[in-house]
Amino acid sequence: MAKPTMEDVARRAGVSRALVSLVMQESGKVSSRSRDAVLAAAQALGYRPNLSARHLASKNTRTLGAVINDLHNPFFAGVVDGVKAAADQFGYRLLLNSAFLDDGDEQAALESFIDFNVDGVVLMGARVKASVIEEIARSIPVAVASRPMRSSAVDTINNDDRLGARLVVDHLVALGHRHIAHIDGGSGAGSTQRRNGYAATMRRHGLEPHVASAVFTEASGANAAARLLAEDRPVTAVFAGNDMSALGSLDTFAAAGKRVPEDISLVGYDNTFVAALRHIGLTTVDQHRDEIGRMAVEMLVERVEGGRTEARRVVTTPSLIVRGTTAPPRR
Amino acid sequence: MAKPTMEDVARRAGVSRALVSLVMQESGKVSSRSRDAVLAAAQALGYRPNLSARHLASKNTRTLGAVINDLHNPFFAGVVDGVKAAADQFGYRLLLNSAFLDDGDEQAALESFIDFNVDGVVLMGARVKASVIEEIARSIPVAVASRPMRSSAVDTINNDDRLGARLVVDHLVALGHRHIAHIDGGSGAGSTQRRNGYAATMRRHGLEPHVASAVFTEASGANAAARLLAEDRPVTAVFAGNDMSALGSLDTFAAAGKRVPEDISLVGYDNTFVAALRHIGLTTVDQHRDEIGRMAVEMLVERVEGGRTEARRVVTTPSLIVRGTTAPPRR
DNA sequence: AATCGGTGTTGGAGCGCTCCAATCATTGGA
DNA sequence: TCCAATGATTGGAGCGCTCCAACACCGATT
Repeated sequence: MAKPTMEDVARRAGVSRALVSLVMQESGKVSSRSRDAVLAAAQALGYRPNLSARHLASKNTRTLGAVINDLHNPFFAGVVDGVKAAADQFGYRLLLNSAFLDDGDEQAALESFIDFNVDGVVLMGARVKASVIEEIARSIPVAVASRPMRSSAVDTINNDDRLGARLVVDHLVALGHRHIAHIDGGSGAGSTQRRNGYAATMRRHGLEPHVASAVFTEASGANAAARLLAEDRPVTAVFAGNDMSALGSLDTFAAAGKRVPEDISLVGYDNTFVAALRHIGLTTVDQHRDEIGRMAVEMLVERVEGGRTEARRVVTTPSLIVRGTTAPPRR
Repeated sequence: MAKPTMEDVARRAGVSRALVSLVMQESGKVSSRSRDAVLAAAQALGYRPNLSARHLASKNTRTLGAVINDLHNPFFAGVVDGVKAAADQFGYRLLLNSAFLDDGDEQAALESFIDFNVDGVVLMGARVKASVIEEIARSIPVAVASRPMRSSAVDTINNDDRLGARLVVDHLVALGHRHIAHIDGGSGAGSTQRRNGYAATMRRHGLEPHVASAVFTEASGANAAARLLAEDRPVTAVFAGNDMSALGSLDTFAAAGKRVPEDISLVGYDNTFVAALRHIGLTTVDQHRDEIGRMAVEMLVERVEGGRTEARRVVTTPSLIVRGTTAPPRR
């Protein structure tokens, strides 16, 4: 039994194919008599419109693509929740994809969405080069979440990462720390802003920045923490660029016999569910992930339906969540 | 600047549209001269084939859909890694989707994939009703991972959850526990098997099963643990149906002043990265998530390309990972 | 009775591609 | 030298849908 087409439905309902099309689009200008007949026929045949055909024939697809930078980072799941909710609300279908091993995946995912003719894409924490994103944005609306960009072609929605970093450093300094190291996120989303915010605030306090590089994963965080411990330079507190690398650091410290926060204070970023676990109790920075996802979609819809063309740049305010991994340094 | 079509490329390269099509499909029967000309023209115009058109015209799409049951559960990220790797290897494009608030989302995601004409879908930990899956399987190959099914129309790849549960109970009994409660996963994937395996093993040891229900999330696990504590019935060990609910329980126990494992032992299931954190050190059951994802895709490809029609049922063997949350009961 | 707007409905063109049968070009063997 | 065989290329039909201009029908208006 081959899949029924619109033609089959039309024949069974005794109407034209064009009418069936109107019914499927929920057009108002169809008599309720024929609409019922069409729906009954469709139901009886198990008819479902073929999206490829629909997308080919019409200009827009009412579909949005979303690219997740790292499926393993629980932070993004929260952003996706917001994206999904907003997409539902505006009546858009949602397609997801993720970057996996390398950055090429991210670009491939992006291009794949274009080839599918989606109406817009939201990028979450993209690592891919800005030029690639701008190129894509030339042919389709793009909203970039959690990755600051200075492009006039792309909408962005970001947490104020500089401020977040400042809150962290101020908190640690207030506790009495002077030897505060930072584990950054390499080319990861927001990494630069957090690192800059960290460095600027350190200098404002008359302290020397001390950075170990990583890539926002647990493993790289563990690694960077080990390097910090191996150095001569004293460290009484570590500000990890995100929760995942903070968790990696936590493991390294424990393995090295360093107690947190007695021997060393630790702060993360993102306030993922793991940070909130009582056994972890990680001091961290909260961003409104749900809100970020939601706004990204709103901006896309503004472009698609409202025809906006100038870029919007939204910044949300982070807040410090103090838990048990920070304390005054031992004297 | 409208998007260039195949026609445009053909004209510029001085060949027919059909030839361009052949080049795009990487057909062998094209002279290298014309292939170069076509590729150069495509490059110059920035041509990208329109997938909607391609999918409409051809029978298969070389695209697989994957539905993730819970984006917040890190277990699935691991399964997706395997799915992605296998899809790449076999030359299939991958589209993701997730269930969000309710089960309706899951079904919607599934139907959406069908409407996109994907060649097959893999379901990861689906909660949706079996009848829905079977209905879908009538029109398209479906592989169900981490959710046992007795259907002859669907391929399944599962961890032996009964065995996993047995390993857990045997371990706890060997430690000396007799009051072992189970927090189940409701209608979640594998929940029934784990619960049954738990109950059967308990009885084999002459012990009475003791089940509190939850739904495989942190919050519901916390809740179930609280109910267990509130009951009169003694509990010296808890086997949570997955790591997420184990983490929730861990929090509840800590909040109630119960030390783990001194006052109460705790075991999870899935061996997510959180369980492995030194500060958590959760005893849990490992499944080969990567392998599960990979096999699911392999089974799909067997159907799509090999024309297999009878169902395959693969079972992987779980192993117990003993960490710090289990110890002999206090006497 | 003739005309006018609606409202519903319809055929047909066309979206960008694939696939098939037919055609053209080239080569090797008798 | 001619013919068959092989290889490269092409036009055309058609995938299932949307969208538009045209049309049929009806009660309301003059």
